[in-house]
Amino acid sequence: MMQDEKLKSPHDCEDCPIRHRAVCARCEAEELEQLEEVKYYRNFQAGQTVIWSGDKMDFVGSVVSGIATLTQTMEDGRTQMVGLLLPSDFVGRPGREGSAYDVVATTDMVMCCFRKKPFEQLMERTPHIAQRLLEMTLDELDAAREWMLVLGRKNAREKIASLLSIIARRDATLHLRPTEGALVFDLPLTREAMADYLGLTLETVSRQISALKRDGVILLEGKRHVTVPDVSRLMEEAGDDSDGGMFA
Amino acid sequence: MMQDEKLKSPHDCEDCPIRHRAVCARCEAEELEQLEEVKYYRNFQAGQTVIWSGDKMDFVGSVVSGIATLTQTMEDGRTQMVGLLLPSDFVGRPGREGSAYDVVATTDMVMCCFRKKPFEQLMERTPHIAQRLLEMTLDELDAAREWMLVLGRKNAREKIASLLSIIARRDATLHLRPTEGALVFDLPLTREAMADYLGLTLETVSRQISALKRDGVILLEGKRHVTVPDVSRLMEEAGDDSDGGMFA
DNA sequence: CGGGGGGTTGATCTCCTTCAATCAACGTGG
DNA sequence: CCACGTTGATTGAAGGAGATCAACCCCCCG
Repeated sequence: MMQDEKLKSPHDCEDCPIRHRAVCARCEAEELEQLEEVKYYRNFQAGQTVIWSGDKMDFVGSVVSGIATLTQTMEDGRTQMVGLLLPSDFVGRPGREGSAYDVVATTDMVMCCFRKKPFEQLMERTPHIAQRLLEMTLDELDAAREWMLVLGRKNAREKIASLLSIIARRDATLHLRPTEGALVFDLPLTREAMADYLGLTLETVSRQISALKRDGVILLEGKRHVTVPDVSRLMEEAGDDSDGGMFA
Repeated sequence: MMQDEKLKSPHDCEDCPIRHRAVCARCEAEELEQLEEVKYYRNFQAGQTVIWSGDKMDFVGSVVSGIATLTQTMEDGRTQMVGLLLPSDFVGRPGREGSAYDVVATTDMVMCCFRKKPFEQLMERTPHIAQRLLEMTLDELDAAREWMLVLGRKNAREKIASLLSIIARRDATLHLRPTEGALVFDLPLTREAMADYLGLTLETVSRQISALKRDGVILLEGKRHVTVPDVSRLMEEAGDDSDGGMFA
């Protein structure tokens, strides 16, 4: 918890770690300057809620580092995670007042925020932002649909394997490591959060992780540190094409 | 086999039934003219496949009338519907070669197609198209996420009620009828297609529909014609907020 | 030391799948 | 016109995957 409470001194966009992937990826120097005028950084601690469902949002922004979740809740308390926000992902919806979901930081997190109104105006003037946002939204839509297949048609073991393989691959691309052979990463989610993502109970998640460990598909050190000796084996367990033809 | 006739231009855009909701909704007269130059109509019969997953797409377009489905398939044959395309919905993804899903017409259907390359170029020049497409994509993303909650956390009865309420509401808005009190509509899907949408088997779908009928939540004439005497009752059964606060 | 959050494991129950029989509507050819 | 096959739908019986309820462990921290 004892983190530097001061906001990280604002980066220059120039050497921002997500410069080439975020909503500003296509902006020219001059457009960046306009963005910088309405931009500010916010830090969140692990577990902290960024926005409550239904709340009015006065900003949008990008995840710079750390991880957040998008969650939907029914009146009786059942919850379903509908999105996992990793660095460079966009938060918020231009053209709508309130948030439709709870946004929660699951690790310490830094966000690059833009005041909403000016950002929306900026979007109308600079097509580069709108174009990039469209591209990112289409990618998110694809991801959501891929997840619909997981939720609707995969069994518990396949669901766990699917989640692990997604995290492993995104982690690998983030650190610019090859996505073949062995992979090592830390789970950014508790068992309960995984259950919320997969439409399972945390007990089932725990059992299936144990089973995958027992069968040698994964190795565990502690509860969170995962080694995948053979990625294609994991993909098979996920029910996906083993030759990993992800040409996204 | 089937002749998919390319019709010239049955409609003028002016009196197109989806003029105010489709991707062209915000276009000025002059922009419409440019669109008309790359546009053509295609008819599909019920059951006909519009595009196969992985196929190269040389067009994008809008559903003018009829209904289509987006479906994903695993190697072992399990399928999950990931989208329901109603009139005014957009088909295809600018900036990507192939289709990620099977697109199938479930009723006779008319599409307003645009040749993909010129459409993409047009998009760069006319922000009105890109803006509208962004808006529609964000709506679809919301719908996909709502569906993730259905797939992940609702039981069979709630799933059926959710599907019926979605179809009922979209049908009502399409015909500009009030979405309160009683609603009457025809199911555009077979029991099997509903099962594919809901992540269930067709037997479970059949049983739950019978149960909802037995309990007076819906009335059936034949297999397809549905009357919902009390929409808020249906919403309750779906596990949704009964006061239907859909302020979308 | 106690307490609490996160995790694992066991026993039981239940909702949905699976397998299978039956039915109604429809078209087709003898 | 009727036997036949086909397609979509309903219903029943049996079995299983995952939920539920509950005990217990581990580790960190005040």
